Amino acid sequence: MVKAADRAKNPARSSVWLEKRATRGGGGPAGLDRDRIVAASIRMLDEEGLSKLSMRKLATELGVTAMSLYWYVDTKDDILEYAMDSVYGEIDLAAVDAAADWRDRIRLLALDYRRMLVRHGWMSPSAGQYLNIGPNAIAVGQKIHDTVAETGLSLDRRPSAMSAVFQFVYGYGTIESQFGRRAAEAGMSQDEFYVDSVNAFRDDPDLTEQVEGLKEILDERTSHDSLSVIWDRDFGYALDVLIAGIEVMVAREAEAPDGTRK
Amino acid sequence: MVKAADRAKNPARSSVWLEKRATRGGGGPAGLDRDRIVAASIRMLDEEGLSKLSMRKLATELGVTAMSLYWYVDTKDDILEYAMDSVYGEIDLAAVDAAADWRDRIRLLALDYRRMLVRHGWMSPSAGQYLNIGPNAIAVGQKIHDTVAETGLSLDRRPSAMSAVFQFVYGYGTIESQFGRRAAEAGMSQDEFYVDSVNAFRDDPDLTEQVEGLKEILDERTSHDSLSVIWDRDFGYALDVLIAGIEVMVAREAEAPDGTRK
DNA sequence: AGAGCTCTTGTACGGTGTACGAGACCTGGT
DNA sequence: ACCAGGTCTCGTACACCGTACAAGAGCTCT
Repeated sequence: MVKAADRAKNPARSSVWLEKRATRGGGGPAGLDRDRIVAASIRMLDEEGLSKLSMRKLATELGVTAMSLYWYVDTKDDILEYAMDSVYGEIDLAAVDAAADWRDRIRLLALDYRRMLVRHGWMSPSAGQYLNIGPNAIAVGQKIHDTVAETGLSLDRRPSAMSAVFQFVYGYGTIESQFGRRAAEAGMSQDEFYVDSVNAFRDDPDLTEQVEGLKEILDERTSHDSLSVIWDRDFGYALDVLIAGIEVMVAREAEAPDGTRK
Repeated sequence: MVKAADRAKNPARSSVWLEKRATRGGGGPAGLDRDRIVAASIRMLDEEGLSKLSMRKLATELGVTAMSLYWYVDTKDDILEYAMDSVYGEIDLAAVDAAADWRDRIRLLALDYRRMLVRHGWMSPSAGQYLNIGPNAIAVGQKIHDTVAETGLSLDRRPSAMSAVFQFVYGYGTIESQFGRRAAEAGMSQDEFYVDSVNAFRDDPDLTEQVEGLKEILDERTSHDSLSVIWDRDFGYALDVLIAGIEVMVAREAEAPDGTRK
């Protein structure tokens, strides 16, 4: 077991997944174990949000004192890393295998990834902060990697294609989920919250002056469909763009193979 | 002026930019003003990172007590919002206007945006959390919007094209900057840190077993070029994919205009 | 001189993560 | 039966955080 203070001294090894550690078993008086701790954290994170999770509250939820948790875990960050990897397990890799070709596979992966980010609003901020090399996260990465390989793109182009697609999904899911979180905090539906925000904008002379023209677009967008429809549609369109782009790059490589490419 | 407790009661209005507030002037004994506070925060954030910035430390840096800051600002979050918008100002919009066509404009905007995220590692986590509707952020948004309009893409496709490009940049910049931050914390160069991480991977039998094949790719990638070259190249390739994708969508719309599109 | 505004400070409250040491419980060896 | 040693839980304490509140300092205007 590694104390938090020691962990900080060697940040290169600062992921739970890079420490060889014994899983400490849960036969104790309180019936605690790491799985129960992680499951409870996920529940609380989903309900209350990242900033509201504290060791003391989590412990209370489990009928235990804060310091008991430290028997199973070195730091609070560890709990978050475990929780994140557990959530990565929600991505249905079997369904991806069943898809017809790489285009559908990318769409499925992207959609599932996005859903995961939106369902668990604390994931986006956390995912940017930790290494994400737990077993489930790696399985997802591997699947993404294999899928991109199927496109026929040359080896040195694959990482950028992966980036283009999945960093987009990360960014999109982040915005979408933060928007949902804000709406929820304000006690409104997303549509109400959107209208409210646009109005706040319109009431501010400095802002409306600067973005003249933008307001009409905002209005137009929600006049026909609800926000959730728009989120889905925009996401689908963006994936169209990305897939079309990959196809073009593959075709260009076929025309001018290896090195002869300008 | 709005107390933090009151602000929390109405989260829909929870951005500095949506409060009409007087800028309180800095003729006081300590020579403080909001610009000085924001500038100092940015300096400290760049040097020490988001988690290390506290009101007490910031105040000490300015030769003042923590509570003095609250004369100019309602909450710590306000400072972050101001700092973020100030940093958005680093994106050189004039240079974008000088570019030849929308392709170059997108490239320039994307590159500048990415550079900003990497230079200020605290931006990514913060940007996901606040509304980002300060004057500079809005000017950038407007420019992005205008640029996408130039592509000729139909109105309802534009938001998704904007998303595809700039959410990708956000995600990419986030990863790149977090990687840099971790390397710096470990006291290594990025290349050293990368080799070190890959080795940590290789030493872990569970991981290497699972991602068999991945290791070779990782090795191959850094055997020729340094990481910073790879970051640049992958980013450029990904933009190629995105721009090619947009071109395809524009062409498809030209073939099968309005509504006749399946 | 005194009123009033602008700005700064000291003190205090309720929270946080977690280090440390004392104890409770169970198990196996004698 | 006893006790040593591991496994697990807890109480206390420390340093730090954001910030509410009220008292005061300094300046300007009447």
